[in-house]
Amino acid sequence: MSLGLFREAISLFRVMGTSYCASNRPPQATACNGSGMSKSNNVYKDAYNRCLRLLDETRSLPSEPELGTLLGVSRTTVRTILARMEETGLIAWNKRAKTVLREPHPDDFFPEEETDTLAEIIERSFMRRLLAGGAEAGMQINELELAREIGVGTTSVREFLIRFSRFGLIEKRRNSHWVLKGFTRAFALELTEIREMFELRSAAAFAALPQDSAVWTDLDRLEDEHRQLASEIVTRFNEFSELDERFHRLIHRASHNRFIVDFYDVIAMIFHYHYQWNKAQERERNEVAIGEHLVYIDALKSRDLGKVDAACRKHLKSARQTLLTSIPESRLPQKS
Amino acid sequence: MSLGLFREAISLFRVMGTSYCASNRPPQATACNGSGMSKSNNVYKDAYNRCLRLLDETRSLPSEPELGTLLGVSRTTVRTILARMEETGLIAWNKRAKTVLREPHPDDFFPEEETDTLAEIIERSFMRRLLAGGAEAGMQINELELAREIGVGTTSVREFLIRFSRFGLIEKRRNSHWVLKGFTRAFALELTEIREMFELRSAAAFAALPQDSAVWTDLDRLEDEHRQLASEIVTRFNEFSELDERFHRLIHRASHNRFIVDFYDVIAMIFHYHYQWNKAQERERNEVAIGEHLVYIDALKSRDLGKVDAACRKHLKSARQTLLTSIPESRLPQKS
DNA sequence: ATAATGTCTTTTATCGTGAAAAAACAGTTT
DNA sequence: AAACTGTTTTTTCACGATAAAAGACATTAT
Repeated sequence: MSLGLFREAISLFRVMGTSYCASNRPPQATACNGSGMSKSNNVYKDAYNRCLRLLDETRSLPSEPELGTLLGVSRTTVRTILARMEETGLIAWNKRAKTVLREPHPDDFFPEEETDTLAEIIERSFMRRLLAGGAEAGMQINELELAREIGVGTTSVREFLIRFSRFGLIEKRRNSHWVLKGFTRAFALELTEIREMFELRSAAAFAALPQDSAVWTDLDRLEDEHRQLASEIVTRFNEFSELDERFHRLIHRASHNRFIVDFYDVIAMIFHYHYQWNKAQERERNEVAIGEHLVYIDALKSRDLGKVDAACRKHLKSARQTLLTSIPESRLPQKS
Repeated sequence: MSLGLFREAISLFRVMGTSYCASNRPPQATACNGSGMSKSNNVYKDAYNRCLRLLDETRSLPSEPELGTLLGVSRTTVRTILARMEETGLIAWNKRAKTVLREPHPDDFFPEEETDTLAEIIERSFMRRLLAGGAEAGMQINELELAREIGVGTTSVREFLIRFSRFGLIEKRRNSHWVLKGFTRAFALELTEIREMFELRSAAAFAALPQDSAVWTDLDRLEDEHRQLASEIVTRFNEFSELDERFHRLIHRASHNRFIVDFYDVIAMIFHYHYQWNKAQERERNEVAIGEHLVYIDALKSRDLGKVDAACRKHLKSARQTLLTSIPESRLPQKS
């Protein structure tokens, strides 16, 4: 058994004790240029793009504070956006008057990749490596190397790892490195155990909500969306993951417990990357899930706790199964 | 109703919309000197102090690596410690020979406050302010101000807040400040709801553990400690909080679920500060709790799931009650 | 041959700094 | 007066730099 297969191991994770540096790769700056850049203006760029889409609909833009709340940014950023729109001849701007001069052209938009948060960039890089295989449990994570590889500062990587640690996939050794705990079967089982506990309780709370609660109309709307999607499943099957998250979050919110609601972040994150990773029988899986959701919704509307419990259990069981089958217990060293 | 009472509000938290800066206080550097200090050597100082205590027991110190594992630090730090011990005439150091020359004197020790982690310093400062009253839900938390007040860099404060956010007491507004959610009755209820769910499950798992599992001897040891403490409760009642944590952690560990085990950090943190804050009837409360623990332990040893469930429920209910009574629902503006 | 010590390199923890973005303040317009 | 625009101040975000601490390598002693 040669050591060749270990050489393929990605450089960021390091086998306990021994260290492998895949340093034949040049130090590439993926996200940022090499200069002493302090902070990217992605907030502005993203808001600018979204503002462009607004331009199609109206002949003139609203007031600055209104635009701010609409785009979710401060007035300072709004003014930067307006300034540029004036510059590029998209609008005429004089105090309150912001009249649209022309329709936005595709290359008025900032490129998609420049609108991402640093945190998103780091998360994607990190998860790609985590799921790309070769990331065995017990490996060390090196902040400095990770930062260099992604092309960002160490502080951002540190903060990311701290935030990420609540997902239970990594752990910090005091005054030392982080340790990868691995995306293992054990992890999936522990995750789903909590999920089932929390969702059963939330679903029961949901069913007990008074008839005039706003959740029932939300539920009706979601039911419609499910039926819509079911009828067009052949072409739109990949839209399920987003609907799935909205549905389960609605249920969890009925618990009125911040720990339960927050825990859905862990689930959502795992399933998000799981959906990206495991495309096998995606359509069939989603079709089944939609069916289960509809039964589940029906049970909720009946307000019959027994039916709710059964429908919830059934769906969660198959969700767990889906997750489990996509995780090989131990990534055996594949012969090449 | 004058605004006087608001002026007493601590400067770090800011009422939504309006801002109050208690800036008559000089910018005090509590933790660090003002100079461009990068990193304190608290790891070394703490390990040095612990090493001093070792000196009492032996005539000569073990090898460097051994000392390292014993103190939980690297050999680099061990050598720094030895170097100083030689300098101050505590030991004679020549290669492997590290003979103790004299007993450590009280002022050989570094002052306690210099051995704390930055994270601990920040947490204490933050919690003191949080519990000191005047910290209403909805207030803003200012990283910069917090950092200046404690006398540390903003990075450390940011990292602390990120770590702290998992306790559910604060929340981040994107691209903006943190918001205090408050140590309210609602918080306590949500926390205890999860705690009860997790502990009931863990306790059941515990009782189902095979007879030869190591936990049973751990449990016996804890039972002894409980009886010891019960018999000397008049003088040692304040030692209960530490025992309480060890006991509950042992039970939670039986769940073999990282999310359950990790959640105990939230509980431990809250109870830690709660114990410091609410000293009313401390002895009586602890006495009752010890009694409940003993019943609980007995139930576990009986391996009778019904008894375990009942004992666990009973204890958790009174723990919740204790926590709740120490939280006034709404801190009404007190007339002065 | 194993396990220690002595030396050198790498990584982590923390700070100050500067640009982006938010927020506060001041002056205008309806 | 209320809501907007113009201007200034603060705060957040992210970086590079530096001391502490960890870790790796080379050498020496049992």
